[in-house]
Amino acid sequence: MKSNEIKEAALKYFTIHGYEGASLAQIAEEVGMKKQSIYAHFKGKDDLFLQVLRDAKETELSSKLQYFSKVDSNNPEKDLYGFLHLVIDLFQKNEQLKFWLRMSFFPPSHLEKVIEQEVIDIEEKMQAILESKFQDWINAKLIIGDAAITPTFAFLGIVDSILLELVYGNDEKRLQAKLAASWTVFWRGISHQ
Amino acid sequence: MKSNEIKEAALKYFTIHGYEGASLAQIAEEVGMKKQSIYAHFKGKDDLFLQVLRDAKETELSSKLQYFSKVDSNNPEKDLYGFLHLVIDLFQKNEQLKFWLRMSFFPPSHLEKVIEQEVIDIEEKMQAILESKFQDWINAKLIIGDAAITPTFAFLGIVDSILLELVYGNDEKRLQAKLAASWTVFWRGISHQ
DNA sequence: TCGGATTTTACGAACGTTCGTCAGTTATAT
DNA sequence: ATATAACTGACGAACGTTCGTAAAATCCGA
Repeated sequence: MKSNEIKEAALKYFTIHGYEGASLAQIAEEVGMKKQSIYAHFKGKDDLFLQVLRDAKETELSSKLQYFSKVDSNNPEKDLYGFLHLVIDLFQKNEQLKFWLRMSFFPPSHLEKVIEQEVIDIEEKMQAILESKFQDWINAKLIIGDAAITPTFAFLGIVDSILLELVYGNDEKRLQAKLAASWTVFWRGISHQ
Repeated sequence: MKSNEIKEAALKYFTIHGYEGASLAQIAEEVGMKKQSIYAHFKGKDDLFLQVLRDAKETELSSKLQYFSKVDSNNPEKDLYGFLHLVIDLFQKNEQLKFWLRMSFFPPSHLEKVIEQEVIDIEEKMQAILESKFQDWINAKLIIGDAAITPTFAFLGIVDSILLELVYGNDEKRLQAKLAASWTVFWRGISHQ
């Protein structure tokens, strides 16, 4: 399907150059066609962009949800640390998460509202599932008896910081070091000693 | 000075729309002039951008260095938590940090190398000063006896996650909650209990 | 299975606009 | 009078988009 090739190329250039910096001519050339031909598959630049955005959102959301659904979870240390590695894997093996990250934080301003809605949607779902997991672990006395929201937010913060390191992404050593450090301190901060 | 007005407007639009999305016409209009007049003050778009970038870098670096220089530091809890608030203040009361953040992570690609150099410069300086502070606190047994790099990276991670929350920035309540949560867990993770 | 009709895809040409930039000229201020 | 600053005008290039058209693929009744 040619539409998918176009979306792949679009994903690549939107990620590298942002919405305004990516041109349809560039995207079309990557697929081996002229920019006018894109209009046989998409209504315009916005339409192409939003389709790429929704694909990326779905990939991210389903990957994360799937991880937590197949984890049977009497081992928070393994589950949480594994999740961090999942995020790193997702980021490194497919462009979509990087694209998603860039657009969540610096959306093209004329699409700000639409994008914000999608971002909030993912965010709430992830927060809800994490909070419920933490509540279970707290009840089982596997971690410290905070309000569940505390480890949830702290953990989401670590995910964010890892993502930023990935975006910045020139130094695998540094990434591993930051991950190890954040995890060490975090785990010590929520577990019984 | 008109140059400064131009830089202020440029900062604003570069921050909102990115390098490619911000136009000289827009910037000039904000100052009440025609875009050609900008060339009486700057060599071109790149020159304007780089001057704004270096101003932003200097503001950020000097603010942070100044904070740690005037802290006499036998109270890591106060110093570190205060630093997080400094970052939040800096971010909220002046555009430069938001601009800096956007450009560190998603630079215009033809200026990627130049910008990366500036980013690394700041990063190394902050890491060095933090690491030395943490070493002092470890030696004074005010915090756990990790390798100093561990709390350093963990703390830098918290700074990053707070910055992301600020960029996303629609919800002051949520920001405060994330800050409180990250701080609680972090402090418990590096202090003796 | 065939052949004509219909839809899908790609293209050249061109549209109007905006982009950053440069040259030459006028106004302002020292 | 000299220098600085802002202007008008124009440049080539790129932008997203539209149109008409030609090829390619798909469909469908005979």
